[in-house]
Amino acid sequence: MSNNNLIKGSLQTIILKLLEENERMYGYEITQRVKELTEGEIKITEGALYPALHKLEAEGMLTTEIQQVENRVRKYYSLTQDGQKEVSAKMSELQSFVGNLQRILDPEWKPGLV
Amino acid sequence: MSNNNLIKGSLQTIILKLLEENERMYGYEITQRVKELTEGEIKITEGALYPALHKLEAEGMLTTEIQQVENRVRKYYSLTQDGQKEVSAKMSELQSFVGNLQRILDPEWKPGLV
DNA sequence: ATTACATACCTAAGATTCCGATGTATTGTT
DNA sequence: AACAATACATCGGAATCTTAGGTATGTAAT
Repeated sequence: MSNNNLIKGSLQTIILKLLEENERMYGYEITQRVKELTEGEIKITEGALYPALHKLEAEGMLTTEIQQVENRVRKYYSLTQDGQKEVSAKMSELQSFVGNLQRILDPEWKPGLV
Repeated sequence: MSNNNLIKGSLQTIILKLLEENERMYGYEITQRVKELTEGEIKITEGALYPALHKLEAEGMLTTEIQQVENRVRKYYSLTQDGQKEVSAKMSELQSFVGNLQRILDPEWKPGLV
């Protein structure tokens, strides 16, 4: 669902961060939230999302609980303790990377500006 | 040379932008410049750089000229006209992506802040 | 009635992109 | 003599995403 090939590597961080803020979310909800927040500019494809969720679960970052909602099955994901630690790690990794990117691409750039 | 798996997708932009600022650079020089600018935090691996350069050349974004410097062969790359257009395109793509990322990851964020 | 869209899950093949290892060759340092 | 730095390159493998498909329910439009 995304025209952008830049998400690579940051999808996990996005998932973890959204779950930090929302306690529990299901897959489809995540795709919609991202679409909302970016006004349709970033669309998480299902082919990327579900494997990523399964991987994070296998790594012990997430737990799931399945719930029936109006004849529809929903699989809710939430952070484990390890997952909560991982959010901070992944976030500072990403912020530092974005900072470095600015230093490369924008010689005028100083921390404090976009 | 990189501990970061987040470069994915932005390496081309980095190459193009550096060449916009420097007119002509050779491969090794690019790795060193990036290392300098990020204080060693981002290291472009040769296994990533050279294929990327060759691809950009094949796509007509870059031209090369080989030069002998103190018994060492250097392959200088510079932007073609298409390459110059591509820099702007790739840059605004990346900036917009970073903006969207901030909107997802930092609900407090407003354009104008990191 | 059928099509289409939204909700909700999933997988599999293929492409892309990067990393790590390895190779060649020269020069300078220890 | 061995190692680090400069400078190019390729190849196998890993990781990650896209495209396309599949299943299933409910609702709105034609």
